[in-house]
Amino acid sequence: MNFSSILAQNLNQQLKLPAKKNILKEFFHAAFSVDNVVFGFDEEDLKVLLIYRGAEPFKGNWALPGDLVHLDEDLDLAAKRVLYDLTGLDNIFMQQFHTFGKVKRHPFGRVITVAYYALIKVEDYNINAASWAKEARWFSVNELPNLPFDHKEVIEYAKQNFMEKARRQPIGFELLPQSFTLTQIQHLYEAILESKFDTRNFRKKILSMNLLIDTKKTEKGKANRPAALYKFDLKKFEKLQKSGFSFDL
Amino acid sequence: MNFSSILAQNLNQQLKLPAKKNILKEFFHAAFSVDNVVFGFDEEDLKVLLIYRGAEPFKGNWALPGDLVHLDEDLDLAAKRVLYDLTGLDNIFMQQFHTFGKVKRHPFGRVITVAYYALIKVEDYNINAASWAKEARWFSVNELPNLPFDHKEVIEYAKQNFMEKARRQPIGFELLPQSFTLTQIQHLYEAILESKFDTRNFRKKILSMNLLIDTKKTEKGKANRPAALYKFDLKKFEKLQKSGFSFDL
DNA sequence: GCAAAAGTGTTAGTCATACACCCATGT
DNA sequence: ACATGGGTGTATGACTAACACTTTTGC
Repeated sequence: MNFSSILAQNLNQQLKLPAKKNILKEFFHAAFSVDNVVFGFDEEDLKVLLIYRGAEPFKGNWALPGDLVHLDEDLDLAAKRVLYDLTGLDNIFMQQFHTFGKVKRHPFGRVITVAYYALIKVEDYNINAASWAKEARWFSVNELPNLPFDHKEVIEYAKQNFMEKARRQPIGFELLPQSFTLTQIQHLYEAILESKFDTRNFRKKILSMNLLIDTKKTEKGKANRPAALYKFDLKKFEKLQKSGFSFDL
Repeated sequence: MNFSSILAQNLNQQLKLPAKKNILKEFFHAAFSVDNVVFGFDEEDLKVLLIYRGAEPFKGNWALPGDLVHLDEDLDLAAKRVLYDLTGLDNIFMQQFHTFGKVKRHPFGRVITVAYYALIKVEDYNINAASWAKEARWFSVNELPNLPFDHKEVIEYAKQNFMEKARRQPIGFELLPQSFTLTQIQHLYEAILESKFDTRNFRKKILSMNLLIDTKKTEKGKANRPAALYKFDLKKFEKLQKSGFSFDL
């Protein structure tokens, strides 16, 4: 006996009204999916991870890594599971940000999709397309291919949401390698917030958070003065977060 | 022929894979609902509107006004429709804030719920419980009855979300009557943000937004100095919002 | 005239902004 | 030696936070 028939039985046991059949017929024929917007950064541009679809609908299109959610699967876990199935990315924290629910957004029937985003350090993970994803690749957020469903809107929404968070919390560090230069952070924030900052003021502000640890190491191999490498003090940040904490760029 | 069978037929036409039956069986047996957290304010306390359920499940309990969404109904419109059906509140702007999707949150089967909140001026609307809602009443957010489903969590989440927005945008004015005193705003913000403000500094800040219009009228009938009445300059606020705008309490 | 809430200014400290040059390295 | 990006300090104005008394009304 599968899960949906257990559910139906459950419903029959509980509902002693004549309405019971109607409720089953009228409402319990929808599905829902999760879609994941994974952001990365590569010194230049903010990137989004897309997969090449090897299954209907929209087979042969680049799209967000997303899929239908099983009936016996918690929503938040489904987001992680789907991302892992399609890209091999494991144990990524996914932040839910919006649910898209237009009637005709999915050609197979009524499917609403719950959208999540994540930030990853590109160098830390190997991406391996699997399951029905034929390929997975980073695309610059500003140079996206045509996307199926409402995925363009989803990415736009994710970007907006991420910008707002990043402006108030030093959240962008999750996109940088373990150790990084101040110039890298500045470029990252300039990419996220789509603006330019004064170098001196930016450095003062970033350092005044007291959340960066000087690794005492320097970058090598460049034809210029080597930059100091810092790392992010995650533990301190988590402590501060609990006690309420603010930060504005 | 009803909507779900049209969908199923549609699916059969498009999917020429042997997987088609599995997809229908495996996934298209969920439902989804909307739940609305309507905030109000009454000089003292932040309030939430609850209905008394006259239908299963959880018949005889106070709960958020929420219901299942029809298969042929846009999500955002469903939120408005459900609120109207249950409480008579018409044409209220509902802001989506989170989707709750634990497997066992609904006793009838797999139902995820998309939660919305709204802010209303209590004096401007008549609330009339209708449909399967037997009654509708304001409850102080800090004195809620026991709630079914995950509605306690939903309200907590809404409150948090609303607090964050209110801290950065003069959004709370939507809870006050058309004209109001500075003291009322202060009490409102103190209720929302659960803190106390210095009267002089608060007034300076609120007035420095230049979004209040002095009506040149005063409160009457109180045994103390009458307070000046202001109204909110919505048009100016909307203009400012477009050009990016910030405000912090 | 008294109770009750409305209303009002100043000061000190902190923070944001604007701005231009020298430094360390590789080639 | 030169090209390249890294790194630094100061002055000005704006904003924040702390604080106590007078005003106006109803009774």
